[in-house]
Amino acid sequence: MSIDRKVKHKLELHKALQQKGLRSTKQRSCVYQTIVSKQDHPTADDILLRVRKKLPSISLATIYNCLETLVDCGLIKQVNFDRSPTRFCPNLTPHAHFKCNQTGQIFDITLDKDSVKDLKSVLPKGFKAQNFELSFLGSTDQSLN
Amino acid sequence: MSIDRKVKHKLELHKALQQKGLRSTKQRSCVYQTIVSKQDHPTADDILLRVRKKLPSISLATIYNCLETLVDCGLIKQVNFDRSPTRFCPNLTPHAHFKCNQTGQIFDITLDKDSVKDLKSVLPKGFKAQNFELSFLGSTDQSLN
DNA sequence: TTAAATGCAAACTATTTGCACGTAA
DNA sequence: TTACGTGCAAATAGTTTGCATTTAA
Repeated sequence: MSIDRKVKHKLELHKALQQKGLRSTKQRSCVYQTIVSKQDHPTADDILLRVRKKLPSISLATIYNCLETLVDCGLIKQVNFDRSPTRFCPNLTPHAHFKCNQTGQIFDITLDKDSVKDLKSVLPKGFKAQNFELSFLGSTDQSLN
Repeated sequence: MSIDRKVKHKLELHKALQQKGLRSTKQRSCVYQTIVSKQDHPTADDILLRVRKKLPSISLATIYNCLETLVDCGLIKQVNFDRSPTRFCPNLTPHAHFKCNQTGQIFDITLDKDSVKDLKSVLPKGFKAQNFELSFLGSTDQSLN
């Protein structure tokens, strides 16, 4: 990732934390950088391994704390497939997820405004959705992997 | 529930088990009856409590075993919201779920064929979905509760 | 300076597993 | 009769919590 994207993320994080009255720590910063720098969908354990390359003594509890903070700040989102470990996602635009049952890989599926409207239109009168999650399980062409 | 619906479910279960070479047991039967007789979305613990009224000595492990069997037989489905306890659902038609963040209640949202087609149409070329899950979190009108 | 964050270990929750006993076929 | 299913207890996986220590502001 380019230096200026890194700086941009650092500023974004700092601003978001400040707005909530929370402190900037190297742990929070590193966890956030780790997630935005690779647009896959790592678990807490994945993130622990990656962050330890820079901060060897960070603990799993801190990873969980940082992740919770980042979610609360609206900087990342959680993704769940059944009860498998929670995954984390820096993509804040409306999107669905597709899990390939051959490789386990998770893909973001971009949703345009019309698709989102279509989705919400399945709700009968009386239901007001604040949030939705759409996920697919299936197989993908070789070329995508 | 009417007697003949009960008998119908009993036969359905027996047939499904037989097709897989599995045995009919009172535990499996009671777990299945419990789920189909009340169209809410109970957790394994909920089911344990309900089933124990008829079979006081059934164990939680057996509840889990029975549930797994019923899912494998395609008689019920699992529903997950984030990492909260898995819920079980006898509705086999294509539908979405809506969780009310005030009451915790879960509603089935029926999907017609066009909606399902719309849903799958968000997938780019190269993705073949075998399964999808659509869930909403939000609030509902008083009248629905 | 001091309240908030970290790191460690222990606790917790949902679920799974191993094994002796019971039971459907 | 016998392989499959059950019930119990112990194990496991992911996550959370309590608390002494460290650190950002």
